[in-house]
Amino acid sequence: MATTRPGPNLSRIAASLGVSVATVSNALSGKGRVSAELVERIRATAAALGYVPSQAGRALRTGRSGVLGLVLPDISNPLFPQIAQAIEYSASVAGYGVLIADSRADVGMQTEAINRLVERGVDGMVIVPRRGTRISDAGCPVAVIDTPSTPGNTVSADHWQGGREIALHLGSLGHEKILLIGVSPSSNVQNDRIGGIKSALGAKVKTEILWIEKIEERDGPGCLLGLADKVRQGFTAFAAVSDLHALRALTELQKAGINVPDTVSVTGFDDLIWSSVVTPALTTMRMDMAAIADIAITALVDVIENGGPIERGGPGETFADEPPPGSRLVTAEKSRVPMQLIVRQSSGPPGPAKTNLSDGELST
Amino acid sequence: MATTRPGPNLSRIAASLGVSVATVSNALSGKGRVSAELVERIRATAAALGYVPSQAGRALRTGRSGVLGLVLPDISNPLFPQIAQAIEYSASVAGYGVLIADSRADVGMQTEAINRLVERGVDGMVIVPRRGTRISDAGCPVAVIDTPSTPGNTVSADHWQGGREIALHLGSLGHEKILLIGVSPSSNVQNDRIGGIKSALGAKVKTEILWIEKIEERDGPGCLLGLADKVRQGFTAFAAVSDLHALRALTELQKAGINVPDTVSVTGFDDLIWSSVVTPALTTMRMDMAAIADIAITALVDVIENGGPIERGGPGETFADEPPPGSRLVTAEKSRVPMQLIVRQSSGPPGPAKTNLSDGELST
DNA sequence: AGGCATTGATTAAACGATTAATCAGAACCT
DNA sequence: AGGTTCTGATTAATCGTTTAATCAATGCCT
Repeated sequence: MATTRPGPNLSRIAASLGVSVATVSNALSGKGRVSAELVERIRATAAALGYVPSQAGRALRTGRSGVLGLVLPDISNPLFPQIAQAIEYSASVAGYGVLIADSRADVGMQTEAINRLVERGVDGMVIVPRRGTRISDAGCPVAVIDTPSTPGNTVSADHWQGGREIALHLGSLGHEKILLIGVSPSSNVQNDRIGGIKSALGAKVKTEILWIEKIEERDGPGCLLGLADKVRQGFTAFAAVSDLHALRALTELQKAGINVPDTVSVTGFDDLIWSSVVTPALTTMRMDMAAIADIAITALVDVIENGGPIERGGPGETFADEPPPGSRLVTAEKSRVPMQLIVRQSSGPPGPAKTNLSDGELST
Repeated sequence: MATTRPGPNLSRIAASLGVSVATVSNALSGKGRVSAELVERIRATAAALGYVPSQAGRALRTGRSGVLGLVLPDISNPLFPQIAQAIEYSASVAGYGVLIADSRADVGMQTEAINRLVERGVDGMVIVPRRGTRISDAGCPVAVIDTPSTPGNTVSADHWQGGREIALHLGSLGHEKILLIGVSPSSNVQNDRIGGIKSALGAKVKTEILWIEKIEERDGPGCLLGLADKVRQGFTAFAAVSDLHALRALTELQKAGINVPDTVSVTGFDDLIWSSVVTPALTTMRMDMAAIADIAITALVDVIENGGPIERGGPGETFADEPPPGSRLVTAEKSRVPMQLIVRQSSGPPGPAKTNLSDGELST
């Protein structure tokens, strides 16, 4: 049973060159004092032997694993691919790996998932909290991606501003009765988006909020939202807080024979995968996940490697009880990243017919 | 600079009880010979001190990191949440963590992503290959989730059977002219699904394949697929190889004023997140990702921990050059997992009107 | 009673990398 | 020439865990 890794280690390189392990280590890390010529020879043989440093050995000695955790309590969230991709990329640029943890939308398992990560020795973690939950002590530095209005948030998209932009867009098109579609008022993200929308609409614009959660409680999951009725009531625009619900609205309206965007407009949020391929393509707000991930990872890594932006007093400062990097909520300078309006085909000026949509509604 | 982890280690427990580290290790792992009473005391103090074993120390000694890699070359794939969730769950049940790697749909970066995982010391990896790529030597045990018809596949959904079931469903509804919608013939998964569909249709049923890739080459990404024309040509059903394309077809048809399912039917694959909430809800084939993940992880872990199902000769067998666990393509006993038909509202008997769909097409 | 197996613990050696401390030799200065 | 500094390398300790080898003590058998 050969449990040892096959690859060569530092001592093999050292032996093959007749030098000490320490010298090899220094040469490869560029830290100690090694002659340029020897560095070159060591580099060469390391490459020739196919040397891969053992993370285990390094981690044991340095106390750092080089791995970050990514906690997504609601992994079925269709945003996940975007988030995971961006976080993984930023982390790998910073030299870190990403361990995923899922709590299957169960609030109780969130703590368990976090513990699993801690037991695996992550140096820090990025948490996208399930709506309404607060992050308890994790035992390592933590970056939170939620909303700017949530206390403890590290960085996130500026959902409020995103809401404003959508509202401005719909307002400028001339909509005066807009239905806002959300799932649950317990979500900070949704509240911010809706708040932003409301704040940017002129006084004469009427809005109403439809909470999907409430309707599904009555009619079951996947039920109709009764949007045709809303059209009869004079609503000309449907602004959903996510492309998933925008899609739901779009198809429900289409099925009812209501033309989008000729008669009513539909907008979403997040520019999810399908938004650009449905007909009509969805007008939506896109988050700059790459920037968000970059800020989160940078701040997190800074805390891990430098202790973070703690009060840097003048020289002579006492480091008496500098808190160990256990459980610090990381903060970033720039905590809100603007969202970008993507105008596609699902939004346009309000249609003429507001009542009687029985026939001739379609324009091909 | 306190680089040491804060938590207590084995020696702290040992010291606090006046026993040796080895005894503590044995007690906690249940391997050596320790009296039941002492085991209990050690367990208790370990818990009291909040002991968390150091993965680094363990990994260094045992040569195993307890971490698996998950490579998804096309991370933007909307299936990702399902896959990641299932793999993470099975892995964590088996006592492993999951490190993600993304190659951003770039074929060249697939190797790089794999290397990153190997450098991080994963014990094995699960790869969902980008369509058409073969997995080169990875330097550790590898489980591949692709299609049963791909050489080297470890386990996957039975896409062919899935195709057959969809075909049987549409056939039994009475459809006789079906348009098959795929992206690219270079995908094994898509080919299997389409092959399955064709194989189960009666001789009198006509089919035609529409490759989205080809159309988009001409008209640009997100363009219309010209499905209204197809309806005029007499097609009454549209079977897409993924819910993403089914959705694209559905909305395009609806926008054109064609009623689904009254006039034509639309079916998809994979039961993606939106399938149950659009109107009409999509009829689709669901993969049993939990079972697939479980089989893949079980096989992978078996190879890692036991050397896998290699030829177990009688006793006296020489283990002269037993191959180290470097780069073994894992195989599983059960390599194809049946897909399940989910009948919703997007499929029904073919509508009466096959020509002239100018007016009165809608039935609310 | 003496020899032997069993139990319950300890000792000590790894695993692979990092790094502070040390050291030999060369160069430099007065 | 003698002392100091600098360079380029080595020595050795350390991180925390696992595990083979060892050992003392006890119980059992003939």
